[in-house]
Amino acid sequence: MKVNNNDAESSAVDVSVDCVVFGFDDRKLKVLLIEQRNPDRSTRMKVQTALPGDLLIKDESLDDAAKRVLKELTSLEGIYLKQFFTFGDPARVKGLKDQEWLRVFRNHPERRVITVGYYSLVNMEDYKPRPSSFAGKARWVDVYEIPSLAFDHNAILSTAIDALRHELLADNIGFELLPEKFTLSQLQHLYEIILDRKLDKRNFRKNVLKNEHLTPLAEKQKGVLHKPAQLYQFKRKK
Amino acid sequence: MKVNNNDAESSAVDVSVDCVVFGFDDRKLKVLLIEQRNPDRSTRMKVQTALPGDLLIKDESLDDAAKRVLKELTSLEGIYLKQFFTFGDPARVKGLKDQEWLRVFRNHPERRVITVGYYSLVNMEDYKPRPSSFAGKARWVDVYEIPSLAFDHNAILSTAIDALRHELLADNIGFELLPEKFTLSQLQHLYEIILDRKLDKRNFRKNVLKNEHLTPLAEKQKGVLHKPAQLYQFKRKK
DNA sequence: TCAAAAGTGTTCCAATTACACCCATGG
DNA sequence: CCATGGGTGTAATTGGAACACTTTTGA
Repeated sequence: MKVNNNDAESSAVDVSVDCVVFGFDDRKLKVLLIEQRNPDRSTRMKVQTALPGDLLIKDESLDDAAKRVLKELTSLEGIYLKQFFTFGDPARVKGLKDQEWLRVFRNHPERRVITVGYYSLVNMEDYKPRPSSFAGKARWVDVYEIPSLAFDHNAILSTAIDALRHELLADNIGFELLPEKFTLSQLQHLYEIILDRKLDKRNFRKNVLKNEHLTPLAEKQKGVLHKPAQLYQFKRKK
Repeated sequence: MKVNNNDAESSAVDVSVDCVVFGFDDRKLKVLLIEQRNPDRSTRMKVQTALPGDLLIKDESLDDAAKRVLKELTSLEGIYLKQFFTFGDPARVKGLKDQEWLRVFRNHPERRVITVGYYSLVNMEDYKPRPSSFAGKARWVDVYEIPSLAFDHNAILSTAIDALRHELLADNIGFELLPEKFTLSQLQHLYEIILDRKLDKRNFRKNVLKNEHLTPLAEKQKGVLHKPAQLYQFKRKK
C-alpha cells in the first residue's frame, strides 16, 4: 500500500532558495555573488564563489526564504523578487568541492538539496553590503564575466538571465534596476545591456513614453559636459 | 557558525511533484484528476479529488519524477512535460482532510511538503487508464468545471492553465493535444477553448500555415456530413 | 435540395522599422 | 568654438483585424 513513503525510498531532502540579485551600475549588468563561508582555518579549502542562498527554515514560505536571504545580504526589503525555476538534479551538490564545503557547514552534507531559484532587481545605490549568516564577502560581478561557481550555480544564473530577458520584454520591469530618477538614455542603455543588442533611440523613446508610466520631473541632469538630460520617474501603479 | 542547518530550525521537508495532465476531446479542455487512495475500509474518510503526484524518490530528478507519475498513471512516455512553478506554502498540506489522508498514507504526515508543478499535454486517444500506486481511479474533468481539490491543488491547476495559455501563444504547442492527423478546424477549436475566446477562421489559418510546420496529408476527413476537411500533420523539427 | 462545416482574399489600420540633423552644455 | 550626448519626426513596411461568400459532402 504505502509505496514511496518508506524512508528507504523517499529519503530526506533539503530545500533551499538561491537568489540571483541583479544590479546595474550605469555600464554593466551585474549580479551579486558571495564567497562561501570559509571553514575554520583548519582545512585550507579553496573558497568558492556562489549565489547567495540558504536552506528553508521551519514554517517559512519559499518567498519568505528568498526575502530573508536578500535582507540578510543587502538590508533591502520590498524589492522586486520572482521565482523562476526549481533545480533538483540529484547530482547538483555532489561535486568534490561542494561536498567538502557541505561537510563543514551542513548537518546533512549527504542529503540532496532541491533549490528554488529567485531573481531580484535592486538599485545598486541602495545596496549596502552586510555580513550575513550564510555567506562571506559579497561582490558585484558582470553577468557577462561570471567565474566558475559552486554547485550548479552557473546553470541557475544563466536560466535567471533568460527569465530576466523575457520578463523585461513582457512586463517592462527595467526601472527596478535604476535609481529613483533617471534619464531615458540610462533606461535605454539598461535595456541594451540586458537584451545584448542595440536599440534605436527614437523608437525606444516612442515606446517607453507610450507604454510605460514615466513622469518627467521638473529637474535635469547637472554637471554633465553636454546637453543635460530630462530626468524621469516611474509612476508605480497601485 | 552553523546557522540554519540544525534540525530544530531547518526541519525535514518532503518534496513531491504534481502533474497537471491536459487533454482535449474535440470539445473540451480536460485535466486528469485522481481520487485519492482510499484508507482501508476502516475509517470512512471522504475521498478527495486531487492532481496526480507523488513524493520524489531517491536519486530521481524532478523531471524524472514527473515522468514516472505520468507513466504510472497513463502508460505514456515521451509526452510533452514542463515544469511551471513550485509551491511551498507551509500551510499547503495542513487542511483537516489533507492531514487525515496524510496520516494514513505517509510516513511523515506532519512534514511540510514542497511540490513542484508540471503540466503535460497528451493526446486523449493515446491515454489508457492504468492502476497506479499513488492513486485510485482517474478521470478527465473539464478545466472549466473543476471541483474542490485536495491540498492547494485548485491553485496549482489555475497556475498551470495560465502557464499553458502563455506557452500556447509563445510556442504553439497546441498540436501536442491533438491526434497525429487533424484538421485546421480542430486546431482552431483547441486554441479557442484554451484561450477562452473566438478566433477568426481566415486569420487563424493564415497564421498557422505561416508560422507552424504543418504538412497537408494526401488524405481527407471521411464520413462527415459536410465537406470533408484536409488533414494535417505536424512536422516535428529535430 | 438541404444542412453543415470547409475553404478562401482583400481592405484597413496599427505597430514597427529605418533613418539624420540640430541643441544645450561645459571645458 | 568644439566635443559630447540629448532630443526630435516622417516615410515605408509589416503585421494584425475585420469581414462574406462559394464549395463539397451525406442525408
